[in-house]
Formats: sequence, structure tokens, C-alpha cells
Amino acid sequence: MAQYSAQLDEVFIALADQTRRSVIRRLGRGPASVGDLAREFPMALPSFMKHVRTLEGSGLIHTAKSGRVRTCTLNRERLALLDDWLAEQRGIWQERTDRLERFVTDTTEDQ
Amino acid sequence: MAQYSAQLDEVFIALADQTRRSVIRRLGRGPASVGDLAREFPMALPSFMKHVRTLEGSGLIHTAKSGRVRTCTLNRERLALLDDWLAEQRGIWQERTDRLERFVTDTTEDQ
DNA sequence: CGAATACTGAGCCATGCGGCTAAGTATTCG
DNA sequence: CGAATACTTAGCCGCATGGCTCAGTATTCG
Repeated sequence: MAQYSAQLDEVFIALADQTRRSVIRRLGRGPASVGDLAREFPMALPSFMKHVRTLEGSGLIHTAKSGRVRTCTLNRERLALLDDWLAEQRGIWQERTDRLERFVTDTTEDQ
Repeated sequence: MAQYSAQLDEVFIALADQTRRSVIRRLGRGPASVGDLAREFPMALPSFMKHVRTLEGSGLIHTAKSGRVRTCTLNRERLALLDDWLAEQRGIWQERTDRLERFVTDTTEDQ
């Protein structure tokens, strides 16, 4: 569970940057090399590589080197962590709503 | 759209911290004062207040001061930004899957 | 009124992040 | 083989973040 939280940290941190979100969006249309991806952003390659490493570290993408080219692929399953977290939150709210409704019903019945 | 992206930044940044996610979870069960919330975390009040301000800045929570007590309330609608973003991603993947399927179908027909 | 409570503001500090350049390595092409 | 390509490594820089303390303000309670 602490591990789950650390993974969530990494995913949220990875997505808390416009550049990295753009990479995710781009990779949604299919794999691409680091060079191809980098060309779309106004920064030097080493700077861009840091973003790639951050994304890879979070598990949101996978990369593999073949020859001198590193290809990046989206790991769609990883975003399920966000779904899970959102579902957890909604579960908590629902419990509260249920409790409130029970409370209202009960107190109404008592009058 | 650039504004939408800036808002996403703030939401993701706000959620990229264990403490702040815990606050969100806690507020899911109902409003609470800054002091009550802070008591659950091993840090000084001014440090905790920074987290509260970050959350408020992102729009995820709302706070209001009454007397000497500041009460924090969850703003559930704000998490819809995450749903929207996730839906956007899935839309992109779906397009790609559709294209791939069309490609496979077309090339199969040609043989 | 005076003391306790609940923040609030100012400012310090260490660390990390996102950018850069310069130089190095490993493949591939002619 | 030599040049071009595609990263990769190392290291610097400025700023933001997340923690702290200490002192201040505004309410509330006895």
C-alpha cells in the first residue's frame, strides 16, 4: 500500500508537466523514437531525455534501444492507477452520501 | 486550451504528493478545520498550511475562515479534469486501434 | 482584561527539477 | 575507414518545493 502510494506519486509527478503529457498524447498514436519526439519540443536533447526517463521511471512508457535509436512505447495499463485512485475517492464520497441519507431518513422518521 | 493545460498542471502537481492526497481522502468524508487536518501529519502547522494553499490554488478544495478557524471543503467537481484528460487519452488510443483495424481489414481483403 | 487557541507571515535552509552546454560513445552510411 | 547520426554522460545554473523556526495577529474563553 505504501508502495502503491509511491507509484502513484511517480505517475502524478510524471503527468504534472505539460511536456510529458504531450509525449503521452503523442505516443497514444503509436511508438516513436526519442529523436522524433524531441523534434516537437523547444529544448535540447539531453533536457528532453530527462523527461523520457521520468516517464519511463513512472511506468507510463517503455523504451528500448535498437541500434542507435531508442524507441518509446506507451504503457496504457499504467493509467489504470489513476482510475483506481479516482474510484477510491468516489467510494469514500459515496459512503458519506449514504451515511448522510441514512441520517436524514432516520431523523425524519423520528419526527 | 492553454488555460486548460495550466489547470491540469496545478491539479496533477497538487496530487503528486502523498500528504496532499491524504488530505483529499480525508476531506472526502466531510469538511474539516486546518488544525484537525494538520494533527494527522508529522509536520509543523506552517508547513502544512502550504499544502492547504497548494490544494486550494488547484481548485481541489475550498477554504473559508470563520472566527479563528479555517474550514476546508472538498471540491469534487475539480477531479472531473482528470476524467476529461483520461477520456481524451483513450479517445486517441481508440482512433489508433480503429485505424489499425481498418488497415488489417483492407490489406486482408486485397489478398 | 488576560491567557489560550488557531492560524498567519517572514524568512531560512537543503534538495530537486528543468533547462543548458560540452564532450563522449555507439551505429550506420558512403 | 571516416563522417554523420542518435543518443548519453557529466556537470553547471537558477528557481521552486517542502520542511523548519520564530514572531505576529485575531478570536475566544474564564
